[in-house]
Amino acid sequence: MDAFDLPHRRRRKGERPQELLDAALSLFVEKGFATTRIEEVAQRAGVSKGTLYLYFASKEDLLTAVIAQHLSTRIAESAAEAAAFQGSTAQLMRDLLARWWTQLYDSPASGVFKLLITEVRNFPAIAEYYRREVVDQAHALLADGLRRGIASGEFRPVDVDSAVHSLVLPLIMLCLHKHSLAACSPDCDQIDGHRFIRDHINLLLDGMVQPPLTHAR
Amino acid sequence: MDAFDLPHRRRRKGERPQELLDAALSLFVEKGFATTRIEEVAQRAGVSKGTLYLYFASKEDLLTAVIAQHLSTRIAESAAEAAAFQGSTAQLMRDLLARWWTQLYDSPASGVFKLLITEVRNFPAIAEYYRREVVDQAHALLADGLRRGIASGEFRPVDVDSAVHSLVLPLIMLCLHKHSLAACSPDCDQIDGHRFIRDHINLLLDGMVQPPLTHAR
Amino acid sequence: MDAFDLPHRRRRKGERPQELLDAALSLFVEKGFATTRIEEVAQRAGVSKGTLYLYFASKEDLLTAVIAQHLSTRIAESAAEAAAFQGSTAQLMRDLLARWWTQLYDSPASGVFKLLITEVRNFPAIAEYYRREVVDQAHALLADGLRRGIASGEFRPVDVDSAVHSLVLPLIMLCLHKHSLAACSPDCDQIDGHRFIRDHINLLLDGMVQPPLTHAR
Amino acid sequence: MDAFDLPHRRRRKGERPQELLDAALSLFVEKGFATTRIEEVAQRAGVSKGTLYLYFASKEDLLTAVIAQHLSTRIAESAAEAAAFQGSTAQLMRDLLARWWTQLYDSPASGVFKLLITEVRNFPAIAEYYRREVVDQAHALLADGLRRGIASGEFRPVDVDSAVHSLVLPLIMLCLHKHSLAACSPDCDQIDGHRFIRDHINLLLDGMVQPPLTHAR
DNA sequence: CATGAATGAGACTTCATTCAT
DNA sequence: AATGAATGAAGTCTCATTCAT
Repeated sequence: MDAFDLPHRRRRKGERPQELLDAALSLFVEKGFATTRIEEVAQRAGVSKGTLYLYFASKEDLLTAVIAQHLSTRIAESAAEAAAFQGSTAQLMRDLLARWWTQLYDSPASGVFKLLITEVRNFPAIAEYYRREVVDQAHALLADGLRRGIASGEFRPVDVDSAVHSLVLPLIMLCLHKHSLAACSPDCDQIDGHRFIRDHINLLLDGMVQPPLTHAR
Repeated sequence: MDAFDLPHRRRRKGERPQELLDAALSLFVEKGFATTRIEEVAQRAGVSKGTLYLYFASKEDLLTAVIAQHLSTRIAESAAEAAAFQGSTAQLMRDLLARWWTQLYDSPASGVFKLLITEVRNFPAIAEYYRREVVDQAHALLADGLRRGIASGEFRPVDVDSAVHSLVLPLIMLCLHKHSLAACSPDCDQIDGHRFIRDHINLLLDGMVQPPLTHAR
Repeated sequence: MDAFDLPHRRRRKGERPQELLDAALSLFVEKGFATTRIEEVAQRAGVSKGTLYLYFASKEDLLTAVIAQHLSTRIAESAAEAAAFQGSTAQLMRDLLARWWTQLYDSPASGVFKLLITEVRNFPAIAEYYRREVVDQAHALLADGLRRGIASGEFRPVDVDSAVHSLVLPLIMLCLHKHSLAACSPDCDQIDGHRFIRDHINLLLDGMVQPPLTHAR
Repeated sequence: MDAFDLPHRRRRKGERPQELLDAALSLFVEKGFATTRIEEVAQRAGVSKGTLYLYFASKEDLLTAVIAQHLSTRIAESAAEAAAFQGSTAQLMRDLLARWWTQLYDSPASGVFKLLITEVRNFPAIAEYYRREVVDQAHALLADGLRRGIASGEFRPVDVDSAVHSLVLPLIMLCLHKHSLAACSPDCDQIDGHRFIRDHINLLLDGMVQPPLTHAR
């Protein structure tokens, strides 16, 4: 019907918000929240300035929506993974972490970390939500895994909280890197994301497994 | 020599410029570059708006100077450490890394990472300088250490580049955390910086040392 | 005949236009013309924004129609009263004025004066119509009455034009008050409209009738 | 010194606010508050848009300041008049009212009534101030005068509150007229302000003095 | 007839920068 | 050297108006 995209005035109430959120995420991550003009967001979403205000009450509201969307999504996924996590062993953690972070790293959602780091102090409401719904939950999930591994003798005894951070912070940092330094000179990016995710998880977990019994002899 | 080909960094010998740089760093880290008003910087430094322009040609120039100052400083220190690094062993790496990052974490300079992450895409000149003078040098330094450890049999063979990232990225992330989420609700900060620096370095290095001969017995 | 050469006032026969005019009058009087949004008018009339444009070509057209309607109405009534006015005496003026202004004061039409005062300079077309069709006619009507009273010796000789203003301006001002200051804190309104209308007319006319006792000797 | 007004960047912190207030009053009265652009006010005051914001925090703040200034002024004058009012008789009221309203009518301050009528519902804070500081005080002043006149037998007994309104409302209305209908077609203005002020006051007061001849007998 | 999504001109406000003092 | 009044470009948000459905 509209094989030719002649109509300037399309009606697509349903899809608009998502298009705007996507445009906003990419621009906010790219240029920063304050530096991005509302009109740029609208333009990238293929609508006019005014249309954006049909769906979001203000620029700040748009930011909040962008973050909330991805945080909620991740939370949902996290919950799903949590279920699957039940049978956990070192190998299981390896697989799940690698898969989860690889997906995240490849998706635009990876930019949310940059947004969070950058804007959290200007919008404290976001901070609390993020901490409660994401940080704490994810931390608990991983800490449980490690504790189980230690209890079963698979892992050597380490400080669980610190180990969780050692495990996760570099992966977050990888996402930040992708949208900051790596984005500046894509030709000479020094980190291969996929490889690092795998190597890092292996390095950490291998480093924690007990010197295998074979050596004990 | 001159920080990323920017003219006149520190134009005057008095203390004014340094006070302005300090004020700028803290405010830029706190509120973001775009959101910080020139007048706020001047105010926090105890001078008037006009005075700032006596020392810095523009807001962007001020940002560049702030970053350049701390990067140069760190580089200088890094070089010094490099010299001492000569006799390196796992224990030496442990000590040097812990001391270096603890100092950095405790100083306002820790905020520069946030600035870098946030602004690097808007000011590509900074990116190149940072990569060349800081990232590459530091990476080389640590990679050399690891390689030496592996060569001597002290460390098991790992992917050196990835391991360097596993070692350093969480420490950078810790600095970012200090100036973002942790700064929002200081009362309930879940990461003890000093402890994590120690634990992390130990976890990583312990995880890389060869199954010690002690077990072989 | 056509209200100040504006096209299409009341374009449809249905009740929609009247509902829109009523909504517009109350909102324009309440919030001012510029501050009232077309959508509010539509909403109060129970239709959508687009529908309003089916009946009125523009916001300005709506304003003009609102004013024209009430001016025309009043004019028609004025004409009717004029006829009845024939047998005029002081008592007749008293009765007619009191009845006429009481009715007006009680109706939403009282707000038109506020609209007129407020908007007349922005829409000069209205000014001319108002002066010609309302001000001049009403003035002539009352001036005639007074002149007749003076001629018959019932009133003492006064400046007729000024007296007409002394008679009418406070009543207009009463209407303005109702829709401005009185509308702000309804609980402590210091003017009782009905009583003032009566008192004022009596004060004025009593003050103009010849000191009867002197004649009474 | 600046016989030639060459300097574009003049420094006149002292005079700016008053120039802006004057420009604002005339424009607000002329076009209405909502319809007046901040830039127009600045322009008429001979400065740029930004300068206005050096002295007034917002457009609304400017409006409030405009009204407050004239209300305060009037209050001060009212107080002064009040003192002189002490020896009051009908003749004294005549003189004082005529002088006071003539001055007001001739000055730009006469426009404040239009502003008040128009904007009071949008800015309720103004309403209370106006009622308390102006309406009530002025009413009390005049009511006292009338009561004294009635008590001394000079005036016939009338409803004092209504009489005050009969006395004052037309004078306010005259000011409104000056800035609404009369401003539209200055060539054919049907009210001579000065004459009406005099005639009106005389008509009212003459109408209230006791039929002198009855006493004369 | 009626709707309401879409538009974009226009208004308020901020703030980096200049410059007379 | 230092100040801070002044500027005006630029950004956010509003709302009258249009038009496809």
